[in-house]
Amino acid sequence: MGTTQLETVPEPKYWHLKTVLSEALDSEFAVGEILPNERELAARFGVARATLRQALEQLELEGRLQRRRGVGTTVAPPRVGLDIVPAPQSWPGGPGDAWQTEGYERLAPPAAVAGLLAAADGATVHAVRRTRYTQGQPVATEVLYVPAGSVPGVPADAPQEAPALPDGAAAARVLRELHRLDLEGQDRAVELGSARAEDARLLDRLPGAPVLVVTTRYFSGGRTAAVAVSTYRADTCRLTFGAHDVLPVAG
Amino acid sequence: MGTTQLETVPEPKYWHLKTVLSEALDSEFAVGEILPNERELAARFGVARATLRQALEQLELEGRLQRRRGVGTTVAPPRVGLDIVPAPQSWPGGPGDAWQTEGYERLAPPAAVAGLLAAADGATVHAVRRTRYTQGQPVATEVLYVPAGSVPGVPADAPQEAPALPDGAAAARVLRELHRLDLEGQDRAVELGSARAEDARLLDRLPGAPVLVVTTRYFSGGRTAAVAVSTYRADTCRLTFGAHDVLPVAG
DNA sequence: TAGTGGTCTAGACCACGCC
DNA sequence: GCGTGGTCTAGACCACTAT
Repeated sequence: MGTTQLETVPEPKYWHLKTVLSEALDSEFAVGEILPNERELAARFGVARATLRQALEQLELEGRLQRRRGVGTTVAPPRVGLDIVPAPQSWPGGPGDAWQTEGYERLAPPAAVAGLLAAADGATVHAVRRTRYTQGQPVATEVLYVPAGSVPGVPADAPQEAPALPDGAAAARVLRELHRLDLEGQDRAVELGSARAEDARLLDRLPGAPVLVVTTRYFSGGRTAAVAVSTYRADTCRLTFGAHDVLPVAG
Repeated sequence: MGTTQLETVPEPKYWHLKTVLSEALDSEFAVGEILPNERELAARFGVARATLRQALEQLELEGRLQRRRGVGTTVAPPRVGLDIVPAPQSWPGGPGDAWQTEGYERLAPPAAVAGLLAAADGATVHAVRRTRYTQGQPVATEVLYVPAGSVPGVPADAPQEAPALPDGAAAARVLRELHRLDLEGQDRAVELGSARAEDARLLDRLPGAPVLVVTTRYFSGGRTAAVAVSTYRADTCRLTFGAHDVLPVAG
């Protein structure tokens, strides 16, 4: 029963370090506090800096630490819970939507999205870029892909001489036209990804930072009328589905 | 407009490597194929092994590669989509449930779970361990925490002399008693974590491997009647919510 | 300019799976 | 035993932030 046996298989140093640091964070540090720098910590624990960094990386992945180049390593606040389902069935940009429109483009969607939209190769779609903020900090970016066929009311690829609409207006128009459609259902998938350069910049992270990618399909008229790909910071966010809000998250 | 400018800021080598490898995976390798070993690849690209490994780590995180000590690095199949919501509202172990019961224990829940259950410090709960398999492979492990008060029909902490039920029977009994309760609602949260030693072993991964942690709260009688903490392999899994199954995932 | 975390190197040895 | 990926070291230099 008692698991107090001696280590039969020695655990890696970085794993042990992580445990020790984790306990220290619980007992000796306050949220926002700056830890000693990496060289100092490595020396204090008698390990190489690379080994220490392996432990810090894990803790950052778990949302316990935040590291910023040129500044230092700080103790992270608990992850924020972000509701992914504002209303049972609703188009993006509807009531209760936490997103802010930030850009518009017309482009050929990435292959994975093209597959979901059953779009022809090379066909372009409306792409609305949005960002989600919490407490003034950007926590997620999103690209909403809408095939031209879903929103015939929006000027399509105008012949080059007619520059259609300014971007802000085009984005608003796409969302407005979407809301006219009958939303028959939607679909979500969550997976782990790493931030592409642009997303990383918007989220104030380095490229490759771990992110939770939420792919939402919106169905209307028997087809996929739109696809949203949302990229959440994995270190600081907890995604909630149908939060019931009975109890505060303690412990 | 055109973003074809020269690199003003050179990207890190490992980032570039990752891109190159990613493209090679798309075009030159089949799923399951074994890549050249790390020393060979590092030499081929003219970088240190550690740098190459940084690139491989990213690709593994994204589910593109699978690395196994003593074996090699293989090209991973696309992630499997696992439905998290078998039925709109249902207790664990109900119809359509993909989990297999594997163990039972009576224990004091971890602090975070105790908070969700509003359990007194030191109070023990029923803990049912379950595993989810797909194509014969374990993809997730779960611990279902049920306070004794939620299932009065299950023998509680018997005085030491009466060893209550064998584990398998106890687990089944907990689930059966749960199903008698009126399920008033449920709640889910998804976040990134790293596999604890035991979960890692069950999932055939190394400790610290990235996992998606799904926390489900089950409400009954105005309180949280049970909490399930499910740990999915982040490298191989895509979690789906209310899959609509209109289109195959192409591209 | 000083100090931080981020990248990179060239080694070494270890734990594991397979033959 | 041999080859694989996993861990670890002791350095170096770079990019960024704050002062």
